[in-house]
Amino acid sequence: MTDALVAIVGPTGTGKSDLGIALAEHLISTGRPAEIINTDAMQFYRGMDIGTAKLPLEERHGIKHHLIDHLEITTESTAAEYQKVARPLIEDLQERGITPILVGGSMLYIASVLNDFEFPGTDVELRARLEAELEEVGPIAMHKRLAELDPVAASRIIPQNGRRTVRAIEIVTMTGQPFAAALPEVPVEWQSSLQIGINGPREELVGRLEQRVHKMWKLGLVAEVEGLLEHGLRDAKTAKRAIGYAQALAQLDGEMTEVEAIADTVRLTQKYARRQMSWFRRDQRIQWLDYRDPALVQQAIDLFEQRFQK
RNA sequence: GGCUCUGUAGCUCAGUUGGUAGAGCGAACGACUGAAAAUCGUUAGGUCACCGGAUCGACGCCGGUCGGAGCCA
Repeated sequence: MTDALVAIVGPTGTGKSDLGIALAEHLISTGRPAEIINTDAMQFYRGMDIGTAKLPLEERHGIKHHLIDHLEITTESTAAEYQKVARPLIEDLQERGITPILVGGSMLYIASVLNDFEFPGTDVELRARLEAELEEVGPIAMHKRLAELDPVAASRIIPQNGRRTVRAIEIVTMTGQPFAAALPEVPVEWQSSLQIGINGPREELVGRLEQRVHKMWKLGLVAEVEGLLEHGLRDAKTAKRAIGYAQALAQLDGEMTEVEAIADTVRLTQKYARRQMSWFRRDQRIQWLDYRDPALVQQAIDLFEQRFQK
């Protein structure tokens, strides 16, 4: 039995996976079993390897990884489903004395597990209808609808954001209850945890990410995407939108040249890293480390020891 | 050498008949409760290549200078 729980977070391309392995290895070598739980929404998918920078088996050093390669690309992944699977898994590991290390950068997925998130359910038909309406009348009109149903929720959602407006209408019509539509000032914890964030200076990260995208193309991302076509990538709702995958697909279809596809992927990756930071910065519990620091691993270990000393 | 086009925000470009400038992307910041590698918001950037002229007033007209592109020789 252990109550330790670690999450390694931060923007893409900063070495979260490697740090996860290093920390797990250290814990194991000192007699404390540890396993990794993936929190990267795209690494759930079987067959999406190069573009998601999935750690190859041999680089996992025998550390057990959960919730990686467990979905077909045609399956839609959602934070709510993830929460349902991840929480029991975490509790099960802890009961067996194994420290779970969450590794990945999907903000909402991490929060949905670590924080007190309650997803009010969904209604597939209603949702489909609302989304179709959004297409037709646009976000502003939808927002007016929401304002009639739930003025408070509407006041917290910017009218231009059709996506959030639709979900709010769905919840309000389904439950008959008002929808908060805002995150609490201070997150309520589901379980106490140590969150280690890795980041570096933006100017440097931007170049690093560009290199990484070029490398993905060299490693054969386009061929990987081509192979995924027969597994139904085109019908995949979430998987086909993955950064790099959408662009490689466009390249295969002749809608983009390779140069354009790469440039677009670089841009989106850098933008994604920015969005991740704007989410993570808000969480005061995260202890930040610099990926350039040679003592990175030791610092992470120290943080763990301070927090979960026996 | 001649002809034509061209030089506006970090980048790509819009700017009707002259009244001191806009967009997209990028940048900085932010929101985020069942697609989150998603969906959106805010803000900051411009001696309109340079010099001179006509005009009450020029990015816009005239002349010249310096760059760029193309065509002809």
